[in-house]
This record gives sequence, C-alpha cells and structure tokens, in this order.
Amino acid sequence: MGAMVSTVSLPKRVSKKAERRVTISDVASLAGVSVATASKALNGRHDVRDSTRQRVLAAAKELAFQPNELARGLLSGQTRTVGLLTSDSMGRFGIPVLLGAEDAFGAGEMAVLLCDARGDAIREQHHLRALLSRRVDGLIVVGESTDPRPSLSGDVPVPVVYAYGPSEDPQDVSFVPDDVGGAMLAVRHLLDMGRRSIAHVTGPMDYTAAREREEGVRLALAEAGVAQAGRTLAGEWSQRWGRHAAELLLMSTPDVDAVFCGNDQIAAGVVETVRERGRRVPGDIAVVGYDNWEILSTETRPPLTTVDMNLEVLGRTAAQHLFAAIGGRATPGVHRMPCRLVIRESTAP
Amino acid sequence: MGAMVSTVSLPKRVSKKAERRVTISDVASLAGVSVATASKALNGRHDVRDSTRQRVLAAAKELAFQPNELARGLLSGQTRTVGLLTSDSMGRFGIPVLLGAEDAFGAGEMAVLLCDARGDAIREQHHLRALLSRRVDGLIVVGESTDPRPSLSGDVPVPVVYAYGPSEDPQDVSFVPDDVGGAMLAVRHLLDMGRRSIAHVTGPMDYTAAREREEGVRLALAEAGVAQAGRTLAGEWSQRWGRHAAELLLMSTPDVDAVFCGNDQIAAGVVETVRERGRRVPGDIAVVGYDNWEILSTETRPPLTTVDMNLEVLGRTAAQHLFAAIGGRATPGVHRMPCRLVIRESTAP
DNA sequence: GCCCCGAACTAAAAGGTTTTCGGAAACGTA
DNA sequence: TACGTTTCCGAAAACCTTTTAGTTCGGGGC
Repeated sequence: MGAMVSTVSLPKRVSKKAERRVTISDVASLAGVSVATASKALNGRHDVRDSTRQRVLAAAKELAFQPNELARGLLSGQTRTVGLLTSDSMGRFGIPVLLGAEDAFGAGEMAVLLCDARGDAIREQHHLRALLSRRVDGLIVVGESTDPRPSLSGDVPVPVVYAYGPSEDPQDVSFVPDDVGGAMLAVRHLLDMGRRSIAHVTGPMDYTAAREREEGVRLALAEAGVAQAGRTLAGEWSQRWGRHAAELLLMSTPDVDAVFCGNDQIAAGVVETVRERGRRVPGDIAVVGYDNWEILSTETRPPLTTVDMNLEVLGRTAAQHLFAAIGGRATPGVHRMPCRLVIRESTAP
Repeated sequence: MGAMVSTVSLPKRVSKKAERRVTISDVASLAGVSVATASKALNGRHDVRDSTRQRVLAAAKELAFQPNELARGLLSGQTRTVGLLTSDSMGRFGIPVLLGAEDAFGAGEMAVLLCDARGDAIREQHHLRALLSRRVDGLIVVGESTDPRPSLSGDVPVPVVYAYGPSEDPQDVSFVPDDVGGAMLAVRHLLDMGRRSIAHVTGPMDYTAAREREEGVRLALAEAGVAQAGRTLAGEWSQRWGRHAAELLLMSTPDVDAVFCGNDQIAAGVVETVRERGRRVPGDIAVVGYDNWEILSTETRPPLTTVDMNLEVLGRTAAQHLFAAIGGRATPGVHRMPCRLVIRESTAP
C-alpha cells in the first residue's frame, strides 16, 4: 500500500484510562437479567415486564451504557453511516451541500464520513475502498463543478447520489442547480426593471455552468423579444476578468444598461470598473451576479442582486433522496433544483 | 419531508442488487483453505506457505474481497476512525482545519466522521454520543473562535485534541494560532516599511482574538519605542465597520500612515474608504489585514498584505498529535502555532 | 389431573474477522 | 524405531449486539 502510507502504523491504543467500555452484559448483570432481556428492554420491545425494564434502564443509566454501533452494524448490515465524497477540496460549493446533507442526516441519527479526493481519481478510488470497507449505507458524491462526472454506480454495492455535479449516467440519481432557470430569473428581473440593453459576462465556456447560464440568457431575451447587448464575454471566474470585461463592454457597447454576470466575483469586478468609469450602479447600469457568495454580494457597494443556487437545500434534498434510495425507493435521473433570485440594490429602479 | 426528525425511520435496506457482500470465508473456500489461514495470508503473517498465500491472494483479488472494518474494529477495539466535531457550521475557520486534518489522516488510512453542532451544546452532546457509540479512536474539536471552550475530556473515553479554539483545561491538548505573534509580525513589518503613525482597527474586544492581536500591537510598538496612532478602534468583524472606522480615523488622526486591521474584511473596508477620501494605498497609508481570506486579500485593490494563521498546518498538526495521543503519547498544553505574514501591495514602500 | 396458553425470560446463534492454541505432517537425530 | 523440532494449517474463541427459538411458570379451562 504505497510508501507514504505504510509508515503510519497504527498505535496499539495505550490510553492511560484503559477502562474497558461498558457492554450490554454489564448492564444485564447489574440489573440481574440476561443480555437478551436487557437488549429488549433497551430497545423498547414489548415482551418484557415493566418493572424489569425499569431496572435495566436504571442500570444502563448508572453505567452510562452506550451500545456498540459496530456490533449492531455487523449484525444488521446497516451502519447508519453514509460517505460523502468530494473532489473539490470542499471549496465554495461543496460546503453548503455538505451542510445541507449533514443537516438532513444529523436529524435522523445518521453520521457522515467525509472524504476529499482533491480532484485525484486515484485518491478517490482509495477513499471509495475505505468507505466501502467501513460498510457505509450509501454515498453522496459532490462534484467540483456542474460538469458531469463518470458514474461510480457500477463499482459500488450501495446507493449513490450525485450532488452539484451530476453523473454521466442518466440512470443515476443526480441533483444539480437549474442554471438555465437561474439565469432566466436574472434576465427577466432586469427586463422587469425596464432594462433593454443587457450584456452577459461569464466564465470559461468549457464549463457547463457557463453554457447553461448563457442558454438561460438567450431564452429569457428571446421570450421578451429583446436582443442581447453585444456578444457574451467569456473569460475566467474572477474579479479581475470582471473588471477587464467591463472595460471592453463600455467601449464596444456604450449604451449598455444592464450586465448579467456568470458569478459574483465577475459582478464585483464589473461594478467596480463601471463606477470608476463614472457610470452609476444601478442608476446607469444594473448588475446581477450569480452564486450569492455573501462576502461579495452583500459587502460590495451597492450590494449585489444575485442568483442563489440554494445549495444547502440541494444538499439536504440529495441526502433525503439517498435515504430513500437506501430504502429501495430510488429516484433516477438528473433533478434540476430551482434557483432563487436575491434582489439587492444593484438592480434597484 | 414531514416533521423532520421523527419521521426518518431507517429503511430496511432493500437495495435491488442484493448480492451478499463477499467475506473472508468466500475467499477461503475458493482458495481451498480455512478462514484462519486466509486471514493470515491476507495480513502478511509469516506462518503460511508462500504458495498458499499466493492462492489466497488470487482468490481475494478475483472476488474483490474487502475486509469488513466493522468486524475488524469490533475485535481489535480500533476503528481507524476519528470524529471531527465543529461548532461553527464549518465556517471560515473550520474548513482549513478540517482539510489539514483530513490530509493528515487520509494518508494513514484513517477516516473522518464529521459532525457539526452549529454552536448548540445539546446538539454537541448528541453528536458526541453518536461518535462514541461508533467507537471513534479519537476526537478533534474545532472551535468557532479562539476563545477557550469547556473541556470534553472528562466525559470521553478517547483522546481529544482541540483545534483553533482551545480547551479551558490546560491539561488538554490544544492547538491555537499565535495571534500575539501574528500581530507583531504585521506591526514590525509596518515599522520596517518606515511607518511611524500606526493605527489599529479591530473587532469586538470580547473576542480573545481581538485582545491578543491588540496585545501584539502593543508589544511590537513598545519594542520599537513608537506610540500607537490613536486608540484601538474596536467594532465588528465587518467591512462596514472597516469603512466607518476609517472615517473616524481620518478625522481624529489625519497624519496616520498605516492601519493594522483585525481581519481582512475590516481591512477591505478601510482600504476602500481611505481611497475614496483621496489618500493613496499604500502611498499615503499602508494597510495590513488578518486571516488571508483569499477572496478578499487578493482581489482588493491593491491586494492586501495580511497575516495568515496557517490553519491548514494547524489542522494537520492537531491530527498528528491526536494520532500520537491515541498511541498514548499525548502532549498536553496549549500549543501556539506561528502565523505567517503574506506581503502584498497594500504595504509596498 | 391434564393440557394449553400466554407472559416473561434465557440460551444460543449469527454477523465477519483475528488470534491463540493445538494438531498434523515432514524431517532430522539418536 | 522413538523422539524432538519445525512448518504449516485449522478449530475455536473472542469481540458485542440482536433475534430466534425455546424454557419456565403460573393460571385457566376441561
């Protein structure tokens, strides 16, 4: 198992407080019953006399008994544990999904085993093995972008749900933000505000996210019969690019009165440059971002109207559906979760 | 999904692909040996003939055998799993610590069970019980701030290491950033750049972080025999407060030539206002932030010189020491991890 | 008195692995 | 041949819990 790994040999558990953990048979003998009865008493089975149950419960409490989930899982085949496999170093997008999942599971006594593959397929394989040998009941795979990723389902004997980045296999269960819809929300809002010369600045076009958001722009403009102001400007997902793109835009299309940006960083850059060039936001030019990255969207001046992908809801939903899939009620397909427009001052009338 | 908690009953595991998982006895019978021999062959014990071992290994490979960690853990008392208990919804500071820990453990075949208590003590107890009943080998507790938190060690039969926020009990093992030292780095740097009228704007003084950073300022100025420009301005940890504080500062102390800020958000606000008031950064006023929150520190103009707490290193170190503690080699005390000054344009000469 | 029944409880098995100990075979030595 | 030694392998116990299949006991019906 590789050089670096083998050096880390597991220490022999020499905790100074070497008290043996209390087991159900300790509880049973303290209560003066058999382990079977103790088990039934603790699990609320009804074929145990009430006085006996009280004795067992009291004994368990006195000893601070906690059932060993390992033994329980070994028997039942369920560990009440799911693996969460992420590829993007838990960056910007992984976190809310994780939180949502943790939230959904935490309520139901599930635990989350976290693995970060850092975008390395070998590491992913490695983590996958570790998770499976720990007998997780299911897996959530969080993509690093909304681009589809290879399916895992062939190799894996437990249900898998993909969040944020869908699986390439449409038979799998995937949850992704509806970026087309999100962009449409943004553009329709700009149209509602009376803007008619709407430009689009976004990230690299090899991102599914960029392409889908552009598609949303196209659709929303088409349904209103309005032409896009200039061509879509595709660059990087950075504030720097936002600044640069704004320069280009102000030169090529001086009469622009709104810019829809592919993310909040770009939007922040656009706002900055627009203001430096003497145009007011939103007075002369309205700006909409994407992601609702609060540190940017609320702290810029003016605060940004932006599209929120509801990632925490997405994560929670994915977790709930994983739960359903574990129960045999899988819901195959790529589910597009609606986005939400957060209106702030950058698009005020 | 209904009334949240109680509706979530564990489904009976009805996975359609109901193939029984392959066990070591499958491997043994395929190889024509006993399970004992198979186990020894797989674990590299030396009392098994080489030809036999080859047969077993081949069988294991053919069946894609993966040992059941539950059974193994039940027997050995070790699960190769640690719990990571965080209180701050994995916010700004939890993530890098988590990453560092995951990194350190991942290499050694350890898995991380993640729990987020959302700052709720009851939820924390709940998660703690869940982790212990899963028989984690140890625990990392990530604080939501550098303020000390109540010790867990009394209630818990496994080693605990505290990261970012230390335990109140000095006998516990804690790793915290050396904020005094970090602030000193920043102020010394400003002095080196020739600044002599240095102000300090920071967050609420009921934060240990704010107090320690201020202490660092005091020490660094004292060792150079320079007086602080005005009193420390304590407000919130926000960009908004940074802007407001900068206004106050420019009024009360017009000759200020440097501002050390308690975090990057404040620094971003200060920079913004300083520039709007017609002073140049760094020409007239140098600004230093804290945290090295990249989205802010690299994207502001000019990019911010800032103190990086090396949280990922801190997390990794904490994990390594937890590992040591599991092996009985604990290192009690509050360990202060050095910070690092990241020099960017906001303090250029 | 006999049988059946239900209530309350227990012994034992099962789950998958590792480890200990004993057994068997092969071989060398007296 | 008898005995000791080495090498290899297997049976069984152990880990902890839940579940199944009894077992015991008392009472009710005949």
